[in-house]
Amino acid sequence: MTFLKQDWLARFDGLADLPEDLREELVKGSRLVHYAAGEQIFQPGDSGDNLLMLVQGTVRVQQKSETGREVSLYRVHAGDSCVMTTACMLAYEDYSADGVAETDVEALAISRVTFDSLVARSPLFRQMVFRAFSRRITDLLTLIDDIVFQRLDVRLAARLLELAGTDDTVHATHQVLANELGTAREVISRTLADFQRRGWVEQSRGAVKITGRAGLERMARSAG
Amino acid sequence: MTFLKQDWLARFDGLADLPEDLREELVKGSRLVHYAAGEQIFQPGDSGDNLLMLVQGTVRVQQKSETGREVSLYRVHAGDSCVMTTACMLAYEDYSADGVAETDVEALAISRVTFDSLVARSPLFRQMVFRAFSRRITDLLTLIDDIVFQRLDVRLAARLLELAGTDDTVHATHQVLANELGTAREVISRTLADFQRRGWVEQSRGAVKITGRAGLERMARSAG
DNA sequence: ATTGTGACGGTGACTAGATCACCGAACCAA
DNA sequence: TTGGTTCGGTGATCTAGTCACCGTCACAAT
Repeated sequence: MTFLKQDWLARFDGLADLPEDLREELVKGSRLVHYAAGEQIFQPGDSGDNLLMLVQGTVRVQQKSETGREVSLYRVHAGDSCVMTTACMLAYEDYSADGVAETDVEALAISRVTFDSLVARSPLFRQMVFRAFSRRITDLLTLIDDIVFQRLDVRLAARLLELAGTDDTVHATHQVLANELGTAREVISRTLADFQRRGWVEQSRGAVKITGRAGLERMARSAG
Repeated sequence: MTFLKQDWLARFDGLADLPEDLREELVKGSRLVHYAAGEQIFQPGDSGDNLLMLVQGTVRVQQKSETGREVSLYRVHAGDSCVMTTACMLAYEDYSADGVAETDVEALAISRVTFDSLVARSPLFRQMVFRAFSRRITDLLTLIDDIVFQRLDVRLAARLLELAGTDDTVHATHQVLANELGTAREVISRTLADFQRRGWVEQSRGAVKITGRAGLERMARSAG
């Protein structure tokens, strides 16, 4: 078991070179947690006294309004750490975002004491933590930039290209896409209808197939 | 000089109790910097190899688009530290925001080495740093929430109340208010005209006087 | 096979907000 | 006083979000 955890540690680029004693401390002071796809990982009001480091899967962090609308803030991928919970873990401020496992998730949950001790003792660990904070902040800045300054058709085009799997298809309902971008379902329906008219996508229930990647890419690039 | 810096340190609540040796290190590893009101403090592309801790004044951090529109992201006040620059200082990622001195500003600029050493050695300093990160992230989350889910009249009402001085007056042009909220000047003009019709404000060139605080407060509270 | 149910998507009408173009009034300096 | 500049107001038009409603599709129960 300990052996396995050690193994996973190597997946975090910043931490591969962690000295033996610290590595051991990390392994001892953390436990492996699992979440099923769709499971809520943290939510407004949680105290969050663990730092989560994702070993496997992806977590979607989103914000909800009272009126039922949502925006996707960013995703945490394997190898990233989920500093949103850390932020609160260290400053006791409430956050209003919540995190959902998008796929099955395995993560290393590091206790508060261990976290603090590692930050104090390891430059490598410090660097990883600050890097994680920085990435989140820049993600949020990019999001704000998009929301405020970017047209919706441009944002949707970009998101479709991002979300498309190897089969060139996005498996998501209009509602889900609306929640991705923080808009309303109707707006997505109309914009997709427009894309379809232009021959860029074909629609079926719960899926959007990209048939004109070039057009979408041009639209997505017309940023500014 | 050293004596003065020591003095200012006390203004940062987290750091008042810093042990003598660390306090000395901080003082030695930092220098006092001044900015005049309106001066640019950091901008996209800056390498940012200092952590700024504000002794006096306020800094407005904003985001600009290519099309000339702006949004105000948050303000850094005396006693706060400006982690946006730190984020980049530690992770070398580019940020797209820029900071402007809103008033005359005095700040303690802490060098990268000193910063790292203090984070390693002082739990108090660590706490302060993480608290600062956390505050910025929650600020950004609140902003996103506002932009996506909140009506503009509600946001404007709230902002007017925030910005009003002791004379119940906001000294700002419509353009400046538009940049605060990330919208267009015309929209502010029309909304203020509406507020005026309701008897909540009186307008003059470059200033908005609050004459019906109760009404504005009701509007600002109708959040959700 | 049929029917009921809920999720999904389409549509028209309307409101809010952003953009464009333009104008007049207020302010300031020459 | 004049001329330039900043500030604010307004109508027209476009984009986006909201509301109400309806048809269709998938799926399970009968």
